[in-house]
Amino acid sequence: MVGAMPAPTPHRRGRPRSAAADRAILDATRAALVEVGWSRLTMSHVATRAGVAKTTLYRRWAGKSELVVDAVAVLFDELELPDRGSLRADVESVVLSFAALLERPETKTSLMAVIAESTYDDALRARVREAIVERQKRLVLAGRHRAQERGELPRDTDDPGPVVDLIFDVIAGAVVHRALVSAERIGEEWARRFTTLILDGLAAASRATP
Amino acid sequence: MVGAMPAPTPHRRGRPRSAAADRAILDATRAALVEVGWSRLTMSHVATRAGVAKTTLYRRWAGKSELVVDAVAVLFDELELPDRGSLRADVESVVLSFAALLERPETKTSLMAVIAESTYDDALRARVREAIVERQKRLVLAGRHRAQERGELPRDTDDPGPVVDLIFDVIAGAVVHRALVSAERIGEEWARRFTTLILDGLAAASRATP
Amino acid sequence: MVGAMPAPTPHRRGRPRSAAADRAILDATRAALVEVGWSRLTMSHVATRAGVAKTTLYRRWAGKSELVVDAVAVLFDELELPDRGSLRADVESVVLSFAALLERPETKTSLMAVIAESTYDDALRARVREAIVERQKRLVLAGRHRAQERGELPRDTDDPGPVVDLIFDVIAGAVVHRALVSAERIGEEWARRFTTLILDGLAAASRATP
Amino acid sequence: MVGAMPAPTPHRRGRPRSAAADRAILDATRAALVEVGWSRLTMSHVATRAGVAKTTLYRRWAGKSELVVDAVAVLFDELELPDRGSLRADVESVVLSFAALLERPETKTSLMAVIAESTYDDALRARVREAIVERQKRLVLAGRHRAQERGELPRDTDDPGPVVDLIFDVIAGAVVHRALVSAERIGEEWARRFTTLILDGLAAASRATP
DNA sequence: TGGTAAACGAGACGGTACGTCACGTCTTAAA
DNA sequence: TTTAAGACGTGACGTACCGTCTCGTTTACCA
Repeated sequence: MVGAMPAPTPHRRGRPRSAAADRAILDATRAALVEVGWSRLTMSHVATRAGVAKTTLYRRWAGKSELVVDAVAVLFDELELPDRGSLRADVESVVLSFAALLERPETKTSLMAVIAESTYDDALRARVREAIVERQKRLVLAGRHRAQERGELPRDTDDPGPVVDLIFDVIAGAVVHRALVSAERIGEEWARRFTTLILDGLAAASRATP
Repeated sequence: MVGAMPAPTPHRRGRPRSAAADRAILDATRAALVEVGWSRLTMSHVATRAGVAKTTLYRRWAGKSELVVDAVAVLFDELELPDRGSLRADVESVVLSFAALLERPETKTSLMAVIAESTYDDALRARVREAIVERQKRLVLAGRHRAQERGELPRDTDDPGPVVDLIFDVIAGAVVHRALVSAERIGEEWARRFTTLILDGLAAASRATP
Repeated sequence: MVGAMPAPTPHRRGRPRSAAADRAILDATRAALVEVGWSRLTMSHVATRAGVAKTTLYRRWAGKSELVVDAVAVLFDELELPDRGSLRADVESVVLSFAALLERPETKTSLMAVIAESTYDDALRARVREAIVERQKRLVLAGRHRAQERGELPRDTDDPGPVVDLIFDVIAGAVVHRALVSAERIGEEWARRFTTLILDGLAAASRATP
Repeated sequence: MVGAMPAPTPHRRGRPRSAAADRAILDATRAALVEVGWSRLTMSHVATRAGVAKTTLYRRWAGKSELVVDAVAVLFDELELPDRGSLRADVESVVLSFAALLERPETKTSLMAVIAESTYDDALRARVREAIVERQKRLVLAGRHRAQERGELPRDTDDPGPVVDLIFDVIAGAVVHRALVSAERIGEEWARRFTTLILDGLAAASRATP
């Protein structure tokens, strides 16, 4: 962290950009998502609500998708993996907190939307991956590392990348699908049964390659 | 059973709706999705391409989302579960054909979009569930039944509903997430490792509750 | 008049046109003009109100303008010139009854409209002249003839056509302009002053060319 | 009287409206009226022709009627009453120039149309009166004043308002009726006979009330 | 008296224009 | 140079009528 100042204020001349405006805009974006949802959200709406001119929005973000990605990314960063004492408890915990996040109106309405947009927009896909998707793999990595410390999982013998990616897609995919596609509540019962399924699968894999 | 004809041409008065128009519209919708993607797709565009008036579209569908749901639903109905001889082979097969479907431009660009819309539109959500989501559970049911016939899975002792739902969310979720969110190819290698994971999980569950 | 039967039922074969439908359509047109005015009047509206299909309208009239001309023409035919005993009284009477006709909502809203349409549509102009304008000259002719009988006006020495046309344009024009352009009520006071003006003008002309 | 400046650039904030756009729109409206007439004139057509967006039209005018009123009003303002030396010559002159105006395609096709619309639209009626009708009374007033200066007419003894209104309706009405309803040319012969009629009528009135 | 031909109601059809909305850019004056 | 304000060109929206067409049905006449 030493000396890692991200941008030493390049600021050449003229009036500097308002940091307060940035905050107001992102707050307004989340509030508007809650109220009207993704498809009825407009840039003008956000600007008015933030007390800011449309020009100010477009000076910072290329469009609605980019703005919303940034606005909801911070919510995903709030996900944590407190130590519950066992791998099973850790997984159940992260499943439930991820589900809770997806049930918030801001994320429910916008996550699928920006992913949909990103299928035809490479720059946006990169932004979504960097700001939202890729960062959540840290949770899988942390859980795995903690389980290895406890002896619940064997140490890595070869590259853990593929396994981490697989587990990530399975957990995130199942939770997203249940919450947004099947549109059913994710309760403790479901989390327990889901966790059992994948931990049993992982355990079998460990035995198979001792 | 006489007289149980499903729809004995209710057609009472006036000029009947053109079935050719229906077909032309759905074809044009899929073609337009391939060419311009969901977000640049417009009703006018579809109407022109189908050689049909805009009013004819709106007489049949309430909007772009509803139209696209119907247009892509038939693609999902083409998914099948041919008997590959074992549960493992059946699962790998359905994973790969589902992945292939999601990589088609028509579906890639629109599936997430209509699901996103459906989070704020109850009627649309119902339509998506009925036309797309719920119908694919038949694949899970068929695979399960066939495996039970082969003796690979125990006969149901209690209500199989929750298990089927879980397996469905896990398989569909993982494939969708890998294909559309992580945006990585789903090859035979991934399908094999994924299948191993969940079959091992299921096997362990079977042993636990004999 | 002998043998001048206009159309001895040409009717070759098939179902004859319904005379009741004609009446219902014209009644519905006038009623709709009263309620919604010319510009909001639609053919569908008239058809529905008359309990008739749109095809039945278009089989008889080419469009809204033609229909409305026929619908209001009969109102103009109701104008009469009862003998009030003097030319002055006759003129005042016709001015007031013409004004009353123009203040009815059916005519107020549609007369100017069909005339406006007719400026770019020769067939319509001919129809308007035949069905509405030209027929009202009979009032001028009748008043003039009666005044000559009474000795209030000299007998014609040369072609009365130009004078009749002039008087017709002056009377009809002034009343229409006051009623529809200036949009002011035409009361007895105005009728008296207007009548004085043109009768004095006519009287002077008579003296000048004895 | 200080500070009574009529409009001290109220312009407070934001980009000001383009005066060039206003001019282009009104010019395009008149040109389109000449080419396609009132009923085929569309807002899109005008916008395209003026090189302007439809929204820009609607930001300034509520609809086609309002736009056309403003577009043709300036043509009426071009009417003048040059001093021809006598009341008779002045009246003949204004009759002929008014007739010439009504024979221009822009006015012929649209004047009746906007008056027709105005019979069911109070705001439009007010606009027509203010922008077109009422302003032309200045011609009657000017002619009357000039005739009084010459001694051709007696000075006003009582309120001239009713007389001016009457003369205005008679002159404007007769010319409009001849030009647009009877649809006949207004030549010098007609103008002379018409002028004789009303001047004789006025002269008789003057003698009657010395 | 049974055929047949036109008129009928209903309503879907291909069009055209509507008036609105949101986009992303631009032009102002003020900070 | 950034800001708030708001006008601008663009283009899609969903609606309303237009006038035509295709149905199945009704009503007269004529053979």
